[in-house]
Amino acid sequence: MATANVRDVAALAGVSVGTVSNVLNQSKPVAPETAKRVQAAIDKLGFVRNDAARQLRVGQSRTVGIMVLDVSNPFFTDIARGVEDTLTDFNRSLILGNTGESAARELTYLDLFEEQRVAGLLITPVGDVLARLERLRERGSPVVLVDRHENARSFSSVSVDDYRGGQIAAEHLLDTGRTSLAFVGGTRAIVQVAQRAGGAQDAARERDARPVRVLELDSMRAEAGRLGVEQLLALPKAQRPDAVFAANDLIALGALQALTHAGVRVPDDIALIGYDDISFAANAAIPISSIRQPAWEMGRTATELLMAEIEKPGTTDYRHVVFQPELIVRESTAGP
Amino acid sequence: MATANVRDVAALAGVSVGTVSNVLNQSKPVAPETAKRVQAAIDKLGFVRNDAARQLRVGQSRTVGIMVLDVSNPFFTDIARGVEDTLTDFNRSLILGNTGESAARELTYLDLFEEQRVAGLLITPVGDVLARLERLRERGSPVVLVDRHENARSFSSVSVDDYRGGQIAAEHLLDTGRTSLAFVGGTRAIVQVAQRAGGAQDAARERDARPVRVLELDSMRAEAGRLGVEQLLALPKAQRPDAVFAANDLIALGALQALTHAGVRVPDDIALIGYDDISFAANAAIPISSIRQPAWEMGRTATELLMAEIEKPGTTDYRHVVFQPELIVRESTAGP
DNA sequence: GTTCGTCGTTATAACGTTTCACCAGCCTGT
DNA sequence: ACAGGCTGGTGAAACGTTATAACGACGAAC
Repeated sequence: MATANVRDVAALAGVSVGTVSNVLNQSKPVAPETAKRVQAAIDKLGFVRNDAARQLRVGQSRTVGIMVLDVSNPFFTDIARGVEDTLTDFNRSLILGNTGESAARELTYLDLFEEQRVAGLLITPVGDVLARLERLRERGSPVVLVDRHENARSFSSVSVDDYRGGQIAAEHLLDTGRTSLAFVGGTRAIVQVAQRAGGAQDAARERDARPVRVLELDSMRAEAGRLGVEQLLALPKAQRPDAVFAANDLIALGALQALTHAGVRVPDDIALIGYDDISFAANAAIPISSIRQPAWEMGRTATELLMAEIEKPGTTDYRHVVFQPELIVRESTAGP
Repeated sequence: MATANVRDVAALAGVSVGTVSNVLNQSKPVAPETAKRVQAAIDKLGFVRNDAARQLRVGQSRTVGIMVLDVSNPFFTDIARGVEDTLTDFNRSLILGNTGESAARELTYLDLFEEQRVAGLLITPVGDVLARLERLRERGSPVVLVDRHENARSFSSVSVDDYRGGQIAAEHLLDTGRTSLAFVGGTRAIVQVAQRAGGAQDAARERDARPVRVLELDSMRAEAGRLGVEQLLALPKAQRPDAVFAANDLIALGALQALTHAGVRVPDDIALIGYDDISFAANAAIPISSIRQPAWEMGRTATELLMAEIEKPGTTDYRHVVFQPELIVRESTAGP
């Protein structure tokens, strides 16, 4: 049973295909009486528009692509949810690609998105793909960068002030009476990590506190937190910090585990703060303080920037929205 | 700058469009010499196939749809990763929809997928959509059910033996010396929950242990765990259980938090076991024992079943793969 | 020396929409 | 009465691909 097409609908309703299309897209006014007839025919035949044909004609898809670094990190899925929610407001849909931090996968997805002529693309680039993104834009798919703005003034972007986030975290720890801070995070090669660490270090310096000890690890996942804490606990007592600032919440969770395992009390012996404010931080055995990044709102704003470019192509007025991080205080940083 | 199409490529390479298509799809042999010329033209023009046109002609898309219940639950994203990984082996791509347990969203996505003529669909249905799925299949998009097999013998499916999972959990708790079990979970209306609870109850009965106290809550998230534990701790001491079996790991995490907050030691005073074995269970302050569901493998198998139907349409030989759950022992259920 | 196959290639017909230029009425104001 | 403007509708062209029937050239087989 070949599925019904507009022609069948038109025939049954006794109108032309053009009219059916007008009913479908409300592109031109159509008499309520005929509209009703057409609708009846559609229902009767179970007609469903063939999107490929539509797309071919129109030259562009109604779906937007998003490429995230790691779907198993709730921070990114929260962003994606913001995007998805916003997109449904615009009556468009989302196709999600997970790069898993792999430049190869990223290229594969770019190929796919280009073949699909996606209406637009949201991306946190991992490889060196700026040229590729320019091409995509030239061909009618605008691009907005998420959480990466360095050297990319030629694209709109949303990001968070990571330096400020680092400051806030360190200030909070110092405010609550801690004196010796450690930063546990992934490699400084990641801009975000470097910024957060830098903010914390400067804050400590400004308060004439002891310098922040920075532990660089090569992962942004829980094991990094475990490893980091083990290193800290191996230090001579005098050098042991009384507060740990984790580069993200996954690391903080790992840190909490290692501390608990070692019998170190949180927050009594050591305070702990994370970054991102994922739900698992709030739901940890000891609720973990965190620097909240407005993930959902970032997704929404990125989508709005993108839609603006989609609906008014050719603009070169690229906007860069920088969100401010927010301190969320929980039990893990209660005063000593 | 209109993007190049096959005609442009053909012109530049001095061949016909048919030949270009053959080069693109290797559908017919083409002389290596000409193939090289065509490839050169493609590269020079930066030609990228328009997938909409291809799809229109061929009648079917190269992408597969998946609808998951809750992207913020790692169990489902793990399944999705299994699907994605497998699909790239088949050189196809994935479009992911998040229903968030909402029947309305589910319908929206079904419309979308139908318009897109997706090659196939993986779904954990939330609403009553079996008829809709039949129609999708009739129109050329096979459907495989994930983690839902009840009353749906007319679709292939993958699922896990939840009853057995419940048994295993309860037996493990009893084996390690616990005598009074409580089950904390979402509503029994969810088949999985009812099965897991049933398995646990039967296991206790078989061992002549005290009957399992079942706490039904209306959520499958962390707050349910907190609430459940609060209810348990409010009981007179004699009735207080010495082991908690949570319907999933999110609930277990909430439970661990409530227990910690109340100063109840895990596992010394109360043992705790979850379900799904998400990474956050392993990374909790007290590593939480869990019943592992092979999420990635489920995704892979579901995809393979789907691909089989896609590549050989018209078969009515529906298969039902049932995975066995596996006990993962961690600190939270060490003997008292 | 004709016939038959095979290989590589070509031209052309779909696929199902949307858009666009046109048209038939019909009302309205002068 | 007639130009002009709405309103609701028509029909055909175009979007870029793949599939298919047909074809020329060249050997092999008889």
